[in-house]
Amino acid sequence: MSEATVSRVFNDVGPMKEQTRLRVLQAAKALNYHPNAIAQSFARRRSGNLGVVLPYVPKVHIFSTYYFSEVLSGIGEQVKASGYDMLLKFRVPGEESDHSDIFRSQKVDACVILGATDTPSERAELKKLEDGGFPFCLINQHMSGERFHEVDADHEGGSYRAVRYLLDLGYRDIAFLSGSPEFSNSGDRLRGYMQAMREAGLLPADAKAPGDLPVHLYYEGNYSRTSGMKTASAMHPHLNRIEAVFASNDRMAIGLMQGLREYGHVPGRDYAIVGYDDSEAARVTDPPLTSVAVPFYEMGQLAAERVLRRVGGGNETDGASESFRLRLDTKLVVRQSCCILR
Amino acid sequence: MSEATVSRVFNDVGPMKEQTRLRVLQAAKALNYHPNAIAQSFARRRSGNLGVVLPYVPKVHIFSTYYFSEVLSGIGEQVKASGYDMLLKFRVPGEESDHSDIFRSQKVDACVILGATDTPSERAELKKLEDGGFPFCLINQHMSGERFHEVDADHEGGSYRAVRYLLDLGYRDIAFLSGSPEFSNSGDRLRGYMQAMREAGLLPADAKAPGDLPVHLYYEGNYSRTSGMKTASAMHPHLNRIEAVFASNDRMAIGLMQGLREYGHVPGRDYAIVGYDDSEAARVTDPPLTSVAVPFYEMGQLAAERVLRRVGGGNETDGASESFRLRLDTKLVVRQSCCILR
DNA sequence: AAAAATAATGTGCGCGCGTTCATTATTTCA
DNA sequence: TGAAATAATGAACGCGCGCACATTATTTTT
Repeated sequence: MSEATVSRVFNDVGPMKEQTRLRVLQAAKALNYHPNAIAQSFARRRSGNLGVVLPYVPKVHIFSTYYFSEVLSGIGEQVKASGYDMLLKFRVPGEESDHSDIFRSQKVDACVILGATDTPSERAELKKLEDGGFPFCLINQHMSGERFHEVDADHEGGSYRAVRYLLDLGYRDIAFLSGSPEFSNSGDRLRGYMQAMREAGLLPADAKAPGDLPVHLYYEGNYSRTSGMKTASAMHPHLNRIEAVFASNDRMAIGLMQGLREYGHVPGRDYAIVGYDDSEAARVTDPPLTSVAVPFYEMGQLAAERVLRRVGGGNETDGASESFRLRLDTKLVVRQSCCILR
Repeated sequence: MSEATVSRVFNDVGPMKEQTRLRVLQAAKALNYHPNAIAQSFARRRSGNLGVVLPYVPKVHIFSTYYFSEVLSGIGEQVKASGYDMLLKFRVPGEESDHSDIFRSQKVDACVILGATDTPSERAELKKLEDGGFPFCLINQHMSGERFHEVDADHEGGSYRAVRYLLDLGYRDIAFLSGSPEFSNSGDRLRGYMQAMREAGLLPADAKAPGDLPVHLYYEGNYSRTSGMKTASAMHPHLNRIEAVFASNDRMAIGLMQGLREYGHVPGRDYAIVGYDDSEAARVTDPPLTSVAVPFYEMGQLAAERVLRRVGGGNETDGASESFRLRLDTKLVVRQSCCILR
């Protein structure tokens, strides 16, 4: 019984006498032998880990945001199914080049990048990764002009439908609360909003930048509840000219509702509001928040699946034919935050 | 320039001519050399990973629960600070013995176990881990009789104070909605509840098991919102004899409120309710939910810190003197779900 | 200036596995 | 029954690093 035989038994390769197989297994149990995963990784030159790069989010506990937690759940599910482990990499504020490291150090075979931002340095980083042939996938972020693997959702369409919904309800003065502009999907939402407003004749046909909007209709937060709450004071003086608000996520919508309530403005009575994400919180606010549902969980699954598929074969012809960008549908979930009776 | 010198430069060990150091660094850059983390792990026989064992939770996306997401955030923070990486291990329904594997396979140097349950097989597993000298720490679960490292919170005290708060408000008929009994902290909450009720003379002095409670005061869910909602129908017939409810977590409290609302019972008007966890959701319900705050984030940090400290030296005398169980304080956060005016 | 002490670098081995190739046992076919 | 084909196993090497020890440069001391 040589060590090669043992290796073959545990990896189930090559022809093998059943009797030998059993003898090895039995001896392994008797000796309490367990293959050393590190040595395996070393010999195979493959770690068996999927890396997940998490952005640095100041103040907030990152797992506690609906978006990240759902995406991670989806990734986790897929990783489990593929027999991989999931290695979390927390980005630290200063460093830029940290994702290259986890690849070069071979600690992961592939990786999913969350919360990437469209800055020149990050684009450059990602390009280096691509040139190095490292399989990675962005979630919820599009880098225009690149052919990075990306899984995102149709935020433009989702926003368009949300605003159309408000318009169809008869509202005209609809304000938009944007999130941080460094994420491509913030721009998507803005575009959806503006298209709907243009189509309704509420904006000039050539309006496309935030600057083209009347100031009382455009607000900017950073996706945190606090930023939504702060927006209340900026919005307050204009409230007589605002009938409805479309907020770029539920957290900001909730913060805004809380903030405006302090000025005596009650959502669903004094103004209509639509959120985005369809998080759990949207179900329990007062009134329950109409919101745009995004299949974050599925996005995580898909991203993990697609990126892990590229690990094994790494077949180049296959990779080239495969579409590099997936965009999932969003859906408006109507609740009671918009039903002002007039 | 031998390879040993390179190793010394990258590990910053031994005396070293500054000039050589720079030459090595420069050459490394020129050759685009990066140390291979797997080979390092292999040679050092240390992975640099902290394992986190996640329970299998059917149906629910695990990261989306406040408890897990906060604990994970805390662990993540500490792991980052210690220069470790975080390896997530999802438990699969069938297998029992999976945590031993991640240790034996050497993929992690230490590990934090979430959602452990007090079953004979799991106790046995954990004992094996301890015998093997693997550093691990349980969070929010106490195994009585063992000296496992544990970080939990004073759920008994928290529950006691919550119920006392209701009693002080004048409520007498206070129902208890328990979570899954296989977690020690479910029992903790029950004990806190019963002690408060006994002290108020509302239960016999020898009442200690759920069976000793009047049936209309005891309900059992599984910490999910759905289970809270289902409880509503069981509670409904007894509502005339229930003034207040203490629920074992916010999710169940919220589900219960939603369920009871369908019977026309409005929380904060027709009955008082206190939740547990002080999750984000408690802030946005109608009415905002009074709840018991638990420092989950800090618990995660502490567990990671304590367990990683044991990796390096592994000093046995040190380990023996060190307390094996930490219990953090909880705090009642009063909101508006209990202010029935009479 | 030689000896001793110390600093700086090089040599060689082993960590535990997968893998290739050589070797031996077993079957098939003429 | 012997040769050829095939199945089953063993022997040896290398993955890339850390580390113990040997060796060589540089100081310090006498």
